[in-house]
Amino acid sequence: MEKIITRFPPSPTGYLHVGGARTALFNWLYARHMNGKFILRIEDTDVVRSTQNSVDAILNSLEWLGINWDEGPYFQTRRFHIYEDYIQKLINSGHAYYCTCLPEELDIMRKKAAAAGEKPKYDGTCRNKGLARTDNAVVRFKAPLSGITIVNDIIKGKVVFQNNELDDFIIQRSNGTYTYNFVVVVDDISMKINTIIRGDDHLNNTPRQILLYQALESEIPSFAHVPMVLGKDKTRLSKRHGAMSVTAYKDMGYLPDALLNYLVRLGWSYGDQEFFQTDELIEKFTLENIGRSPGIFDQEKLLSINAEHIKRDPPARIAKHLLPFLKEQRCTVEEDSHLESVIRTLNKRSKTLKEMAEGALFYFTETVSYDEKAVKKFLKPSVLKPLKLLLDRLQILETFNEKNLEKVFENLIKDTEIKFGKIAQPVRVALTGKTVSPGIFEIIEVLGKKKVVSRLKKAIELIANKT
RNA sequence: GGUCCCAUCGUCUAGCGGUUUAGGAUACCGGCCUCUCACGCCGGAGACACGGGUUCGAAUCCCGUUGGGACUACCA
Repeated sequence: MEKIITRFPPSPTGYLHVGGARTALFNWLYARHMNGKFILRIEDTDVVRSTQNSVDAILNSLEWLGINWDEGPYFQTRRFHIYEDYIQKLINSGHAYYCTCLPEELDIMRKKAAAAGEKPKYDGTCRNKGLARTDNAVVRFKAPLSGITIVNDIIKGKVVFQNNELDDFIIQRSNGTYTYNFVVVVDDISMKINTIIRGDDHLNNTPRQILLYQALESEIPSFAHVPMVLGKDKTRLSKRHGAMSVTAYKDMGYLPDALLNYLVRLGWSYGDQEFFQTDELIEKFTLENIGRSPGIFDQEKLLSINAEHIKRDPPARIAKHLLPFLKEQRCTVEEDSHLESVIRTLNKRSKTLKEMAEGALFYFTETVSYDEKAVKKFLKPSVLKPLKLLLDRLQILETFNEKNLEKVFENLIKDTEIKFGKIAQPVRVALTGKTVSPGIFEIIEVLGKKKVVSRLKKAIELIANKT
């Protein structure tokens, strides 16, 4: 069987957004699943809107997501010599011609057609003039006037277009650059792309591209037009819908695997399964299971799948992604700070890494910052005695593990006749400064004897000074 | 306007003519668990857009209506 070759061709006119990321993901997964090749190509023929910043942002986002490419990135602006060859081929074979109609004339032409209730197509003024190349001429593709063009789409099925709906579209601009429909075909031909997976907003472009393939006597690739991702208002995704760039989710504390997991399930399914690790996706991803209707981007569901990944992924992997967020909180994490143990106490109560970093803060700070209300409510004189007793007993305890700690508290409760609930909260406030934290035994164990003892002492002092 | 695509709980979806009182996930509501917050567990409410066919039988096939989306550039 022929080796599958897919590609992702972003235009560098902004950051990589989640919709684009999904398209990249589908192409990447399919190539990996089929043991094929995945190519990255930057479509920067719109020199006005393309920027280097965007290129960098897109590359960084893909890397962060773990979507790696086998070839590229190719840049279309560096391939103009190839396009020129193909233009000449089309002109020589009579499939393209020079046109000297001005933009203003075209504008009037279109408005007139619209007013008359007709299609705003190019009227073919220069189609048969046999014009030679001149400075401000554009090159147009000579499209057939009748007949049909069929797109055999893997997802949509057979889609039939009447050729008379199409017009002689421009393939080379008057400034010498080339237009999308042309370069995309030339690139896909020359890069031997045989499977094109893209948003179904391109379905209407496909007959034009197929016509180009035919004029160039090239084999037509397989097309799979995936339904688009829409915003909450069911319109095309844009900034209006809030955070849409991949980096935004990175910064909010999402795991790349979680974003991938969410994105793939938006339009693709594998029975009732919701949770996937990325290597599992590669194994299970096929084009047949892509749905036909558009999906709405749902932040709530993404958040919950992120929480699921934080819960289930190995702490070591979480640690790698958590570190930047801890630094952001300005806390110094030493090599021996048992980060993985810290994570184990927080992974069930964090939906994002940012949340986790905030929750982990107390483990690392030198001095506990007390929440005023918490102190007022729980560090009262009445707990002074049990707190002191606890301190004494912890100081002589050899190993801090859950079993030993449980015993210490059991005895403490027996001896002081105080309820567990009555002592747990004061201890929590003493150790973390807050009323909310992981379980008491967990934090004592992970904090370690030294920190626990000093924090208990400090709390005891605080209460003593108040009275 | 024209062309094309799409239509199952609020959202993501399973379903590919009978096994369905339409399943799961998420969000929401109630309960249990409990040292706080979470997690977890149990339960509840919630959908086949509408109308015609085809068929012994339709969420599933066909047609129409309605609704939504995309495209219609010397953007990609």
